[in-house]
Amino acid sequence: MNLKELARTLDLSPTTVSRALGGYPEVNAETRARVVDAARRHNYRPNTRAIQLATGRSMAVGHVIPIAARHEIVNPIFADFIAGAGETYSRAGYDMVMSVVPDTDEARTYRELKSRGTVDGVIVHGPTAKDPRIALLTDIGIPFVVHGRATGAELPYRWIDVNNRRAFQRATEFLLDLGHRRIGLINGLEFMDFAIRRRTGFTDALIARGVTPDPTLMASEEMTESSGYRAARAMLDRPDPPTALIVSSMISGIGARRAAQDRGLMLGRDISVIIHDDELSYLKNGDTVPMFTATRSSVREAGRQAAEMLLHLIATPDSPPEHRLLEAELIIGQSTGPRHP
Amino acid sequence: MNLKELARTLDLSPTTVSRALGGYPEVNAETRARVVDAARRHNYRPNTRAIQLATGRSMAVGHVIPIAARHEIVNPIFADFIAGAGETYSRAGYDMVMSVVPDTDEARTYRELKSRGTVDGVIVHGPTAKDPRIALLTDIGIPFVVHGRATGAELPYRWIDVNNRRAFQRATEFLLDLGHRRIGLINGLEFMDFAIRRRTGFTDALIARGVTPDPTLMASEEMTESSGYRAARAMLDRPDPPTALIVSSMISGIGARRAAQDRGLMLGRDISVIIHDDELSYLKNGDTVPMFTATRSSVREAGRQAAEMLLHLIATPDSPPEHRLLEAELIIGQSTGPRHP
DNA sequence: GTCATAATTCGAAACGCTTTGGCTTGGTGG
DNA sequence: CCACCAAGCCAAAGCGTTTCGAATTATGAC
Repeated sequence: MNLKELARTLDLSPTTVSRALGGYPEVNAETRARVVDAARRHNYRPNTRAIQLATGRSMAVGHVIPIAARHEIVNPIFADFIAGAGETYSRAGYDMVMSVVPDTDEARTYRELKSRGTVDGVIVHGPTAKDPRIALLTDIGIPFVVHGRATGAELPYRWIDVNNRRAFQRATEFLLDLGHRRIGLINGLEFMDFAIRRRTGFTDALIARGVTPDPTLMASEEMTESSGYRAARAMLDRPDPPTALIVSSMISGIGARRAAQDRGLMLGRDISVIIHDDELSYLKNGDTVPMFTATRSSVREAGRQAAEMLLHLIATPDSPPEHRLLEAELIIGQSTGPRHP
Repeated sequence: MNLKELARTLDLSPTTVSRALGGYPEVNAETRARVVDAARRHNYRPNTRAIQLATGRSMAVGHVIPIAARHEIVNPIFADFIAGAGETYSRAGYDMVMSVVPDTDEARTYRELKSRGTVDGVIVHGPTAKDPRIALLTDIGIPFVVHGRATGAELPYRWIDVNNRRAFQRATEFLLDLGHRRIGLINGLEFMDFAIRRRTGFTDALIARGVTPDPTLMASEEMTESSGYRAARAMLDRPDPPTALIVSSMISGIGARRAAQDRGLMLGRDISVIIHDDELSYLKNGDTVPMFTATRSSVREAGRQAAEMLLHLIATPDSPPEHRLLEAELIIGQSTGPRHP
C-alpha cells in the first residue's frame, strides 16, 4: 500500500493525503480524519526511502565503530551507550545505522556516509587527544556530537562528557583522607582523552596534598579483566606495594580484585580500591550495597543525551556549539577503608 | 555531484554512466574507463536512497533490540555479536540498522521495518522457547535468521546456534570424571532457549551417570555479576554445598568466583567452576592460561556467520532453510580440579 | 555496395514521496 | 452585485537512481 493507492481508495489526490498525514493545516478537518482512519485501516506507512529522496534528509544517525588491533571499541561501555542513544532515536523516529569498519577505512566511511546521504549526523566515540575526526567531520560537513572530548582540537565542536578529571580527583582525595599515600592508578589507554583527564585529576590531587606522583604506580592499559589483573598484580608484587588503587573501569577493577585476592588481601581492609562505574546494565556494582567504592556516572544516560544533542543539532544546524559536562557521584562501597598500618 | 551532473561533464547519458559504474557488459571498455576515472576524480558516490527507491532493495539489515524490565538484551554478548555481524555487512556493502524499542513495541517495529522498506532482512536475537517472533516475521514476510533456536517453533526458519546441550553435557561429564557428585548449575533465565538446552545437557549427563539432579542446585537468573554471586553464595551457604559449579557466562562466573572467595574457597582446589566463554573481546578468559575451565565458542564468529547466512538468504530467498550448529570447545583452565574429599 | 547483426548509447518511464504554484469554491465587505 | 479572499484541493515537477526498449553506429558476410 503506497500513497497513490491510498489516495485512490479515498478518491483524493496524493497531495492531500500526504498533507493530511503530515499534519499540514490546509486540509479540512473532516477530510483529515477520513485519511488518517483509512491509513490506519490499510496499515499504510510512507516509504522511508522515498521520503528521504524527496526531502533530502535521511532520518538516520550513524555510529561508526572502527575495529582496530590496538583498541577495541566494541566494549561493554559502548553497548550501553548505544542502548541509551537508541532509545532517543526510536522515540524521535530516527534510525540508527552502525558501520563496523577496519580503522584504516574510517575516514572513507565517514565520507561515504555523507556523499551517499545515508545519515544526517553521527556520534563520535572514544575521542583521543587531538582526535583527527573532528577536523575530518567538520570538513566533510556532517553534523556530529562527540561522546567525550578531544584535548587540543582546534575547531569548535559539540560534546558531552563526564567530568573525568574531577571524578578522579575526588576519588584520590577520598583515599588520601583515609590516610593512603601510596596509591596506584590503573588507567585506560592514555592516548584516549578520558584516560588523560583521569590521570590529571589523580596527579593533581596528589600534588595538592604534597604527595609526589610515582610513575611506576600508574598503569595504562586496555580496560579488560586480565589487564586489570596484570597491572594490579605487578604493583602488589613490589617491595613497597600501594595501599590503594584507583581503577578506570569496573571490569579492570574486577581483575584488580582478583589480583588482590590472589595475594590474600581483602578489599576494604588490606587494600582499598575505587573504580569508575559506568552503571552498565549487566555489571551492577552490587545489588543493594555497592561492592566497590566508585565514581559513578551512567553511560546509558550519556547516550540518551548525546542523541538528543545530535537531533537538536540536525534540526537547527546553526545553533551555537553545545557542551554538557556530567558530574560523577562518589559512591562509598565496601572496597575502601582506612590505611592499614 | 550526482549521476546527471557526472553524465553531463562526460557528455554521456545517465544511463550509460550508471551502467559503466554498475559493471554492465554493454558499455565500451574505453568509455567505461573514462567514466570510472571521472567518477573517482569527482568523488562521486551514488545516492543510496535513490538506488533503494529504484531497485526496491534497501541494502540494510535490521537488528531490533527490545528493552525490557525483565531481561536486558543489551548485554556484552550482544555487543560482540553485533561487531561480528557488522564486519560482514560492511564488507558486503550493507548497512546495519538498529532499533532500540520497548519490548511492547517489538511487533510494531518489525512491521514498520517491512512496510517502510527500511531493511531487507533481520536477525533475531535471544530466542525464547516457542518464540512468537518466528511466526510474526514469517507472516510479515521479512527474511530473517535466528541467533539461537526456538524450541517448539512450528514453522521452518534459519538459525545458527552453539550446541549448548552438548557443551554443558561435556562440562558436566568432565566434572563427574573429576569425582564431583554435587554439582550446581547457575544458568541464565530459563525462558531463554539456550538456557533450557544447557540445563538439559546438564541433567542428561548427571542422569546418565546415575546422579539424580537436585533442583535446589539449579539457579536460573539474569547473567550478571551480582546474580552469579547471589546464586553461588546461596548454594555454598547450604549445609551440603556443591563441590563444583557450572555457570552460564563469564560474568556470572566472576560473581560465583567472588562468592567462593568470600567463603575462603580457592577455585580449582576447594571448588571447581566451569563457565561458558563467549570469547568476548574485553573479557578474555585469561591471557595465556585460561583462568576458568570453560566451554568456549566465539559469539563474534557466530555474528559473522549469521550475517553471511542472512545476506545469502536475501540474495536467494528460495534457498532451503539453512542451519548451523557450532560446537563449543572444552578448555581446561585453573578453576577445576579433582573433588576435594 | 547491401543488409543483417552486433556493439553502444540514449530517452524516458518508474520507484514513492514532498512541495510549489495554481485552480475552485463559497463567503465577505463594500 | 461584484471584487476579493481564504479554505481546500489538485496537477505536476522534482529527488537520484535503475532499467526497458529503441535508436544509432560499427562490423561482417554476402
